[in-house]
Amino acid sequence: MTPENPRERLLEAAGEIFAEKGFKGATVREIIDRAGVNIAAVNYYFRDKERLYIEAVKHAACGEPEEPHLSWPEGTPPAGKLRDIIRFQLLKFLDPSRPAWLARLIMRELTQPSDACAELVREYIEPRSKVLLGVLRELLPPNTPRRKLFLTAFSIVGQCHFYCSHKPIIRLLIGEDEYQRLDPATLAEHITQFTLRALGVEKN
Amino acid sequence: MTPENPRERLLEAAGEIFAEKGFKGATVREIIDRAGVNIAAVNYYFRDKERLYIEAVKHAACGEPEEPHLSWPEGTPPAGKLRDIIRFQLLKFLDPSRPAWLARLIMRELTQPSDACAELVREYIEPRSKVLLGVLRELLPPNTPRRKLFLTAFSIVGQCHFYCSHKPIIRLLIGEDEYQRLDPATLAEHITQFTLRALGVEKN
DNA sequence: AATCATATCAAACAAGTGTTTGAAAATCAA
DNA sequence: TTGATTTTCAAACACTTGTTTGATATGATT
Repeated sequence: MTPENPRERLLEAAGEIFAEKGFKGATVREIIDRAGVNIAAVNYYFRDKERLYIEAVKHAACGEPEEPHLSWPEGTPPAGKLRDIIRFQLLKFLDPSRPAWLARLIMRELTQPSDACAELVREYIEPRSKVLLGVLRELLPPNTPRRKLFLTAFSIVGQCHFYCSHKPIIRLLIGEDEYQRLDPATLAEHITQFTLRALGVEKN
Repeated sequence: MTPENPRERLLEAAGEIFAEKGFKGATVREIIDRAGVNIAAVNYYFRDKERLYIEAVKHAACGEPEEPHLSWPEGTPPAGKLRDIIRFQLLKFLDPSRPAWLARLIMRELTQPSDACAELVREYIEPRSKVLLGVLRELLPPNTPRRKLFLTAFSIVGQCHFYCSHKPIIRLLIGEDEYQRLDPATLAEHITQFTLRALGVEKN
């Protein structure tokens, strides 16, 4: 299960702990403890704590499952593409079968960027952003101004990310029981319908 | 401008620095330096760093301007109330005339809650949540299930909070120039129209 | 003026931090 | 095997952290 390679063991452990406690809150001793390696390995495989953090973020982003919808079949209705995008985003945040710290680490970097952010945006955010904007161009009337496209995209992504970034508050507000009943599929359907109606696109 | 009271000076300085760097990232020496007080004042007026943090968060929440729409005139159309709520939320996050660290500190507490969170939810979030849910009850058909009300509220608040929590990413994505042109009024109008159409409420 | 509680201060403390060291062990190539 | 290179390790280092101390100043009360 856990990799033998001490470098990768460090990346995994660092990802978990950085996600949980942030850069300052995490200590290298706790990380090397979980990874089961000597403390000097941090400076051997990475230069210092900061480099370890950056590499851990990139490792987490790479470890993300590939989008299954970078290429839809020709003729796929754009509303269906939008549904796929929304569903996939929510799955990343809420799928209980995948480690929660992956999404958490990336979300942390999005809300309080460090030096790792520039790379993350270029390699991770930009491409996904382009896909969404392309679908919106199909859904909205031609010649829709660039600004309008972005505002719409933010409305969609804002709805999705809310369930990750504000997870603890949601728990407190609706109660633990109700929270457990929030499955990704239901949420995706709600957000999709909400958005399609907002865009004036009839159900498909 | 700045209060004479060392206790309040500490609260202000702590709020700014905690908002910027988080609990672990902020050091008491930097805080007392900005406040211009002796380091022992932290333990004199508050017990320790953690208490200072909690009090700073509460102080920031109290310093928030009172909602001007806790009571609308009788007969106000619910769509107008919704517009007021959305506009006010965005103003809190984006109004350049008010210190940015207030919203930032609260947002930080919402996305990575500490011990200060429970109180914040009770005194700050819950009441505003109830107002929004009440308006949604007016807008949506009677007997709309509780869960549907919450999901709708999350869709609205998610859109608004996105501009605060993901501010740095938005800057990177659309460019600094375009970001400067995102004024709160325009955003509020976009989100309001988006939401009203999603709810199937005709313009008013 | 004398007394007392309150407030401020510089200095030090103990614990924890990231980082480095230099030697030992393991691995590989000749 | 021999020698060279890579990897691992315990120990220590230099520094920052939050916190406490004990003395001094301030201000009100008797």
